[in-house]
Amino acid sequence: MKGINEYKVHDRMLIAVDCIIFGFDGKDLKALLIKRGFEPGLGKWSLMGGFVKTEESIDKGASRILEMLTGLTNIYMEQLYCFGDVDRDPADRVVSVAYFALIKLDDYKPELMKEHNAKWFNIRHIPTMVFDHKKMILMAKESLRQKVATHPIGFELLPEKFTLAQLQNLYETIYETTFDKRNFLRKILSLDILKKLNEKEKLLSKKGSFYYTFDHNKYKKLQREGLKFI
Amino acid sequence: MKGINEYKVHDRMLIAVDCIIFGFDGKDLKALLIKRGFEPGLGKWSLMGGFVKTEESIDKGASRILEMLTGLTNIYMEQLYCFGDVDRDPADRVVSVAYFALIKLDDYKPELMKEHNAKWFNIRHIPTMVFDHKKMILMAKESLRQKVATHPIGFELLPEKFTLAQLQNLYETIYETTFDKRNFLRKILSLDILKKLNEKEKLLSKKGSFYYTFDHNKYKKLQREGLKFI
DNA sequence: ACAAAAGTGTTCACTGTACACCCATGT
DNA sequence: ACATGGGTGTACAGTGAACACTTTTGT
Repeated sequence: MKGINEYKVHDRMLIAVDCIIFGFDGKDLKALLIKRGFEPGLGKWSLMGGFVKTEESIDKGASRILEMLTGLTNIYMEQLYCFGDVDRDPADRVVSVAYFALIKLDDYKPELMKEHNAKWFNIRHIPTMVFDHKKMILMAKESLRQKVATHPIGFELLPEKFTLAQLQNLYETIYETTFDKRNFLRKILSLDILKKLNEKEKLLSKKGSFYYTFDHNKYKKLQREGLKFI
Repeated sequence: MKGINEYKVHDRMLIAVDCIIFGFDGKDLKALLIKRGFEPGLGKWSLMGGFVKTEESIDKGASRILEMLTGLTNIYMEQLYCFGDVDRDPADRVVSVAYFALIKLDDYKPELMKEHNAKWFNIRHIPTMVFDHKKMILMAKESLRQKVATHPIGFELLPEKFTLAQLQNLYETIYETTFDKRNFLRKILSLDILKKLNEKEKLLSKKGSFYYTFDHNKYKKLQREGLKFI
């Protein structure tokens, strides 16, 4: 029978993490891409990524890389898929575990954008990308749709205070469709996770629209249990 | 700017594949486990697994390992999740990509069962397992539920010809619930993927119940598009 | 004749969807 | 006064869920 040294004869590979970072500017769903600064693929658009270290878990690696590149911690992040084709990176055998993250777009500072050659791209107009990164983005987009239909994670993309119109806009953008205002409102309110604030946003209309925020406790409960959202 | 040698300084790890193999015996949903033949974890129950080679994709590795251990090819198989905790395998840093597979239980031969020290376990009574394999099984079970609700993959677990009672049994087992016979039938038939055969299974009842099979074309279409099944 | 599983329809509640007008306010 | 986006209710159709009796046939 094989012993512990059995492990020694097997191949070792590089493990990378690539992050699909979604943001929402009130109108469009966007992904944060960087211009790759080294070969292979120098100068091409790329997801933010990096290699996992032996002494850290992949989840931890993903958080580290996200923080390193965005300065953000405590971000909603979820493993998407493990991409393991042999030639996905021409330079070496690299297995990449893709994660998608949802951030409040305003949290990402212009300084960091410059420093990393980063740019927000409308999710509907993603440029040519290095390796299989475009495939990752498409899969992430689909996965986001699925997840958002059953879990109240959409709020991760919105500022703390938001109007109902912004919320509806977000969902319409994610699903590339439109919803009836009244039906959408009824559905959202029936979840009982929104709190109406005594404060109005007055930029877009004369009348002003109330800000809402969400109830963290109920929100977490729903996040665990799932629901039928859309 | 970093060059291609940038890759060289990063850590390399072992990549394993572990397979959660589901089967259905007409009454219970089962998982195929093996008794581990080497350290670490010698003698403990384990998923079927193995290491991925540099010259094969992870998907290919999963197929290879499944075939090696079961003799089966052309199996429905899907990537579940990538498990990357540092200490999940005490012997070395091993990243494991878990896949779940659905097989027709009768296809798995008794000879192979012996050869690999394999045994079918009721999914509701999984024994203590090596490493994080139990977590994998639980996740796979949940994932199967999700998938089966929106894709017609349940048939992968049934023989070519099956009765409506068997089909309903399968779904009841997966969801650990019961369905009303008439409502279930109506739903299934409305999908329009079943073909009624002119043949009865006569073992369970005097009257006998018709065998059904499924329409491969419509089935594939639904598999791609998804549906609301349960 | 009877036991045992197969097969078959209808009713009701609920959920989702379609749809249009008044309100508040800044200019 | 009017233009702009904000806010609100109702009616109808479709879907999902509950529910029980007849049929077939081997023993």
